[in-house]
Amino acid sequence: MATGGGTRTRSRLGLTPESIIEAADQVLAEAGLPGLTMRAVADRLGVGTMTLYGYFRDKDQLLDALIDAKSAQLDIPRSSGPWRPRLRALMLALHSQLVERPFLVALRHRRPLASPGALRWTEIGLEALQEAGLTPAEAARAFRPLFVYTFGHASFLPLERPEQVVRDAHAALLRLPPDEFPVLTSAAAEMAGTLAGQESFEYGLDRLLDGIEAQVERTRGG
Amino acid sequence: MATGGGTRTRSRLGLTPESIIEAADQVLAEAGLPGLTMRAVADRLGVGTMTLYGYFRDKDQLLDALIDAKSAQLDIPRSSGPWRPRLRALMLALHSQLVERPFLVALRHRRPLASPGALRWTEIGLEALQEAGLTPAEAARAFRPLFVYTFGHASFLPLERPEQVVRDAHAALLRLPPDEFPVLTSAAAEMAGTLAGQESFEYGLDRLLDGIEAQVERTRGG
DNA sequence: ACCTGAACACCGTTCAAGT
DNA sequence: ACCTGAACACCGTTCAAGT
Repeated sequence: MATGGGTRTRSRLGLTPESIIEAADQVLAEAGLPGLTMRAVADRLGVGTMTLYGYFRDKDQLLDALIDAKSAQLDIPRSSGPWRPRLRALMLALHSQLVERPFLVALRHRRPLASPGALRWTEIGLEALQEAGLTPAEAARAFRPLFVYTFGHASFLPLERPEQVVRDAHAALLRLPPDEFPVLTSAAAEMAGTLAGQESFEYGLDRLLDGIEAQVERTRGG
Repeated sequence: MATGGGTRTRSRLGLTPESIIEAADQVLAEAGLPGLTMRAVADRLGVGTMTLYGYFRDKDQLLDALIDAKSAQLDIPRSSGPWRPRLRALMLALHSQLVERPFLVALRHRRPLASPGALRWTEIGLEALQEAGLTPAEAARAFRPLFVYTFGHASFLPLERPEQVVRDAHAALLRLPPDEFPVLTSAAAEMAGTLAGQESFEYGLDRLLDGIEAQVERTRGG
C-alpha cells in the first residue's frame, strides 16, 4: 500500500484505500450488504466504477480490508481483576458490538481472517486465560469455543424486526404436531424467546465459562 | 401444495415441488451455493426458467424448501442411556453432517426456520434435557447454546483445502508483531490448528456440557 | 392450467482507450 | 500513472403471450 519511501503519492482524485473503505462502510450502513456493490461505492465517491480496481484487485479484497478496518475500530474493554469476569466482559462487549454491526459477522463467515485488526480481541482473551494458569497452547484451545459461540450467537440473531421474528416463530412452533414434538410445543414461548435478546447469549456464555473454569482448575490441580 | 382432494394433479412436464427441490440439490452438489441459480435448476430439469415460478413464489421460497427437505434427511442417532452422552452423540452427529453439507449452515443464517424437518434435532435434544430433570422451558434455554455452538463451529470451518487454510493462518500469525500479540504469536501453531478439525469442536462441546451439567445439578438441588 | 421467450434492471469484471 | 466508458457474461424476476 505504501509507495516506497516516506511520502505518499496522492491520486488525481484524492483517492486512498482508506477513503474507499470509508465510502464502502457508508454504503453498507445505508444500503446493507446486498446494496454494497462496486458501482454504489464508486458513485458515492463520484468516480467511475473501474477506478476502484486501481486500489483493490477485486471486490473480495475490498471486503477484507473493510472487515479489518472495522474490526480494528471496535472498543475493547481493558478491565483488570480476576480472569473470569474480565473474559466475560470481553465477550459481552464483542457480542454487543457484533449485534450493532451484523455485517461484520456475515463477512467473517467467508474465510478466517488473520489480520491484526481482527485479532486484538483474541489476544486480550488469551492473556486472561494465560493469567488463569493455562499455557498459551491451552489458552488457544479454550478461547476457540468462546469465539465460536459469540460469533455464532450473533450470526443467528434476526437482523430486523426481532420481536416480529419471535412472534412468527412462536406461532410456527405452536403449529407443530404435539405428538411428534411434545417438548417443543410445550415450551414454544421459551424456545421462540431464545431467538432474540441478550439474555440467551449470557446464559450460554456463563455455562461455557463454567466449563472452562472447571477445566482451568483441573489443569492447575494436575 | 396438495390440490384439494386426494389425487395429485401431475403437471404436463411431470414436475412437482419435490422434483424441483431434488434438482436444486443436485445443482448445489455440483456447482456450490454460487452456482445455485434459477436458470441452472431449470436447465437441469430441461424446462424454461420461468416454469419454476409456478411452483415457488421466488428463489427464497425454493431455498427454504430445500433446507427443510435436506434437514429432514439427516440421520438422527436415537441412542438410549444417560442424558449427557446421548446429548453429546446428538450434537456430534449433527456437526459431522453439517460439515458434510456446509451449505445447510450458510442457508440457515438467512433466517430462523421453524419447519418440522429442521426441528427434529431440537426436539430430541430437548427430550434428553428434560429427562435430566429440567422443565421444558429450562430445557429450551439450555439447548440454545448447544445449537448455536454446533452451527457456529461448522460455519467457521474452512470449506476447502482445510490444511492449506491452517498453514496460511499459521504463517499469518507468525508475522504478527510479538510485542503487541505476545500470547498469539507464542501459540501460533495451536491457534491455527483450532481452525479446522473435529477435535476443537469436541473440546468446546465438552466444556459446554460441563456447564450445563452443573446447572442441571444446581436446578435439581434447589 | 401450465408453460415460456423476451425484456428489464441489475451484478462483477475485462478490455481498450483516454488524459 | 491514473482514470474510465463500453461491453461481456451473468443474475432474479415481470410481463405478455403461447398451448
